[in-house]
Formats: sequence, C-alpha cells, structure tokens
Amino acid sequence: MPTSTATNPTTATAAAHPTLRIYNTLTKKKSPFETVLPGKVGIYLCGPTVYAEAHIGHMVGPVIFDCIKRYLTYNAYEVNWVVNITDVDDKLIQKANERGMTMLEVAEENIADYKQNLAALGVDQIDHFPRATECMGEIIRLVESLVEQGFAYASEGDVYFDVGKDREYGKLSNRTVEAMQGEGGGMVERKKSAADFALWKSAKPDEPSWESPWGNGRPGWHIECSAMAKKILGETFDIHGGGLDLVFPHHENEIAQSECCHAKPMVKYWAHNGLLRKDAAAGKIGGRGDAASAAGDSVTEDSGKMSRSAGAGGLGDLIAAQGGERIRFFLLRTHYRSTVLFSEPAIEEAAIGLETFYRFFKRYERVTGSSFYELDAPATREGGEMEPGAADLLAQVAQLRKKFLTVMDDDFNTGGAIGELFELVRTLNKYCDDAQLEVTGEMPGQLSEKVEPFVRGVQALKELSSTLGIFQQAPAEAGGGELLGQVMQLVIDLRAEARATKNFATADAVRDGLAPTGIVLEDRAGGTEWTGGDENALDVVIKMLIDLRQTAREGKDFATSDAVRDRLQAIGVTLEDRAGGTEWSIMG
RNA sequence: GGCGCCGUGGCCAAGUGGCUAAGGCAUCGGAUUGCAAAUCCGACAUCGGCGGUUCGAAUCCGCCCGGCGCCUCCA
Repeated sequence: MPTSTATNPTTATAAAHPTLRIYNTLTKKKSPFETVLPGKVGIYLCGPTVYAEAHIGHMVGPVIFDCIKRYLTYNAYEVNWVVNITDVDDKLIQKANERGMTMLEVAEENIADYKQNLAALGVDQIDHFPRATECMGEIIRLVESLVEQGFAYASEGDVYFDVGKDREYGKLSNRTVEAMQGEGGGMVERKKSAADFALWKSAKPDEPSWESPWGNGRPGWHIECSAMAKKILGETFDIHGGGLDLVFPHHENEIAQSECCHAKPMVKYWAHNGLLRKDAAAGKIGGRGDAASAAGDSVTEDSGKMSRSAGAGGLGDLIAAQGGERIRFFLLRTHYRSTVLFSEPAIEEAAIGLETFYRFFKRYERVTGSSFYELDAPATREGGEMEPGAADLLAQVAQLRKKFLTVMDDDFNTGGAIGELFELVRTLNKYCDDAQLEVTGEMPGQLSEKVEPFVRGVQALKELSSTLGIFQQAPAEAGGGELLGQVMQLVIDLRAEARATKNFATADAVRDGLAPTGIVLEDRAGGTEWTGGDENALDVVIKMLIDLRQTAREGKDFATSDAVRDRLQAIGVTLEDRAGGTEWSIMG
C-alpha cells in the first residue's frame, strides 16, 4: 500500500510560490503552489480519444491549461506540458470497421482535426502529444509490475486491477468500493469484484493487438495515461488536469494504478475544469422576463450536458463563424472550475466586449503609428514590475496590474483578470482623452512626453493579456472584399466634400444610407474611418450612391452626379441609366 | 440510493468573514460631436428563502425551495 499522497507527500518539494495558490480536487481546497522540483512544472492534461472530430467541450481544458502554462512561465517556471492522445479503444475499432479504414487512419484524421482546432483557439503551448500506441512497451511494463506486486491479476487473457488491494481506492472521487453499485461494465465473470477494471484486454479476432505476457491484446482505458505520464513526467509530477467528468472512473483508476505501482504520490495537484452545458436559448435561462415571448415556437432544443453522445459537434463551423479568439475569450470569462452555459448568442455577447479592446488597439496605432501587436512587452512578472511613484497614469496602471496578478494568483481566476483588463483599457482611454493624444497640432516634443507613459501603460496591457494568450495577433478582418473598401473610400471622399461645404443634408443621407448594412462611419481628427458591413453591403452602398446621384441630377447638380459616375468608373463599377432606373455592374 | 456542485442587478459574471458587492452586455442621464460613432463621467443589485454562529456574513453552520453533475463512454 502506498503512503498517503494527499496529506503526507513523501517527495521532496521546492519552496512554495509566495502568492500563487491552486485548487486541488484531491484535498478539495486551495493550497500554495509548490513544485516537485525547484523552478520546474510538469503538467499532464487528459486529451481526447480520437474516434471522432473534436467538439467545443474538448477545448475547455486545453484553453485554460494553455493559460496556466503561460502564467507559470510568466512566473519564471520552466513548464513541460503533456497532452495525451488515446488512439486505441473500442470506439476507434468500431469506427474503423464502419468506415472501412484502419484504426490508425481514423486516429490520424481526428488528430489532425484536433490540432487544427487547438491552433485556431491559440493553444500553442503544448510540449508533447504522446500516443497510446507509441507507448505500448511502457504500458505493458506497468501492468506487469502491478501483477508482480499483487495489485493486479490475469484472467483469461485479460488483466484486471484488484481494487480490493488498494486501501486508498476512491480517495479522489470520494467513494468507497462498497458504495459502488455499478456492475463494472461487463466481464463480471472474469473479475474478482465488479469494481475491478481492465488493465489489459485480450484481443478478439481481427482486432488491432499487441503481444504481451498475457497473449495478444490491447490496453484498458486508464492505463495508458499512467504509463505516458510516467514516461514523460516521471513517477510524481505537479499538475494533472482534465474535465470534471474524468474524476471517476478515469482519474481514480489512474491514481490507483500509478500509486500502487510506485508507492509514491502520482501528482501534487489535481486540477479539473468544469464542463460546458449546451443551451439553445442561453441568456434566457431562469429568465422570467421574456419567457412568454416568441410563443408558437414551441420547439425546445434539448439543453443539458454536452458530449459526443449528445450530438455536440460542428466545432470547425463554430470557429469559422465566430473566430478562435472570441471563443477563447468567452471561455476565459468564466472561472475554469465553473459550468459554462454555452451558445453562440452568448459568444456574440462576449464578443461585443472584445471589440472594446480592438478599438483601443486601433487608437494606439493612431497615436503611435505602430501596431499593438508589434509592441514589445515584459515577458516575466519580475520584468514587468513598475516603478512606484512614476507618473500618475503609471501609478494607476501599476495598481491594476497588481490586481490582475492577485486574482490570477488565486487559482487562475481568468474571469476576474479580464475584468481588470477592461479597467486598464478604460484608464488608458481616459488618459488619451485627457492628454489629447489624438489632437493634431501639438508640439511634437510635448506630445512625445505625454505618449511615453501611455506606451508604457499599453505595454502592461500587452504583458498581462499575453498570460491569457489573447491579443497575440490581429483577428482576421471580416472585410467585404477589396471593392467594398474602394467604394467606401469614394463614399467617404464624397461625404467629406459635402461636409466641407456644410452640406450636412447630404452627409447625413450618406450615414443613414449606410446604416442598414451595419457600416458605421467614425469621424476623427485624422479623417473618417468605417467599420462593419454585412454581406449585402456592397450592393446597398452602390445603390445609395445611385440614389445620391439621382438626387443631385434632380437638383441640376451635374458636377456631383458626374463625379459619382466617374469615380465609380475609375474603380471598375459601371452605371447604366435605363428607363426603370439605374443599374450597376462590375467591369470584367 | 450514494457522492458532489450551483443559485449575486434585466442578462452574463468576479468576489467565499470586515473598505462604498469587480467587470462585461443592455438601459437611462451628461460631456464630447454639425449629426453620429468611439471615448469619458454618472445612474442602476444587499447577494434563492428562513433560522443560527459572529462585534461583523453574499462569504461559516442548519433546514427549505429551485437548477445541475457524477455513480455507464465522455474534455
């Protein structure tokens, strides 16, 4: 029997981090973060069983652990993060048979999909992707060792873990062997006890299999994680993560296998992320307000737990529609241990807040002439320390930075941290306003004096948001194509001319005419910018120009009406006046 | 039946013993703008209910009501 892990670690540990605390599922409380080895952190996150494409639920763990690694690295730890791929299992075999492919082919396909989705969400911190089929030697040796030590027994070509031999069995999920009423998932006749679980399964004819001391077979579900974690991170490592639904039986069994085999604690901190719940009408949950609205639409989509069996899917479509950063930002707004009600409208609402940051980045660019994304920022907590007593602005920034770090130190509270980021942007925006950073005609020298602290403040924003893995690169422009950009430039020029002559009726007509497309004009000191625009924008904008031209013609303002046609012509749009009205076409 | 989680303003969501209960969305005022947009300022909750512990509780304990998860594959 191994010694107790939770209360009496037998491994030497490094000094605890002075402020960082982390919640441990095993002890059910937050504790100061201390590593097995000084300055180093080993993280193992349970990845997917690749029998199908990933769904959004599979991204929660990777996103939060990506932040955890970034934050630990920022705190000067050297982090080694492993995400396993389980590529041998009943469902993979079944899927391969259905599709007339090999198990390996099915796995490859879904691994590619998984990695693509990770990349889209900005998850790029993973160091190792071990695959079960590549660790068969380690798996077999682990099973052998458990048999030799009497914790497991062979039975008709299978090998089972003898739960009765592990006095600590159930400590992670807080269960007792006696209390478990399940019938153990079949194969009862081969087991000593229904609670025993398979370490090794004998192969049926035509199944993929590996040679072993017990005959040809393949690993049971849990053993591969114990083996891969040991192989890459050692017998005791720092953080083991996964979805809350893996606590039992998967992690309970992992801990049993590893600790019985090694007679030492498997991990220091078990960190489980909350699960996503699907809800077609999120935002209305518990809402008494508009419950009665939209009557007649009695089709209630099923809400509830999201899983493959529940038909979750379409992650690729979701990412294409929303963009990776929106989804990441949405997930990070909530604490990782909470359940998140997931829906597209909810993402879209969060995305409105994201725009505040993007607008600020544009403002930064207007002020400094350089891109926020190119800005150098401190990469470590120590390096980002700010001088006390610096300029007024920087004192505020330092304060917010401190609050950000305090909440992140408290079990990686990304939701609280994002709140501080909003405050930081507000502070920086206010400084821009007050210091009139965008007003032209300022003395160059004087201006740079004011810009300097501003840039330092923006660096802090970059520094902190980098630990969350957001704002790393400019989001893909929605853009309505090149032509729309050219047409809009024309619109803006025409309107500017109208405004210059105080022809506000025309200027406003332009603004109003754009409204239906979602295009908004923003008049600034340096000129007019436009944002937005839906898929019909080009057509609507050109029709608006046609109307404008018609109005000018009726007013005998042929200079304007000709200008509209000539300039459109210049960018390749031809107008033809017909009896029924004017039509437009693009020159070939 | 066993184990566990959650219930904070119209919505989302931090906070889990002590300054005026973060922040986002929405809404309403104001500054700014030719009008807008953006930005800034301000307004907007006593924390599901009841009882208890405490000098002091959203935060601890008990009961109740209402959601949900795991105990079978699942991130």
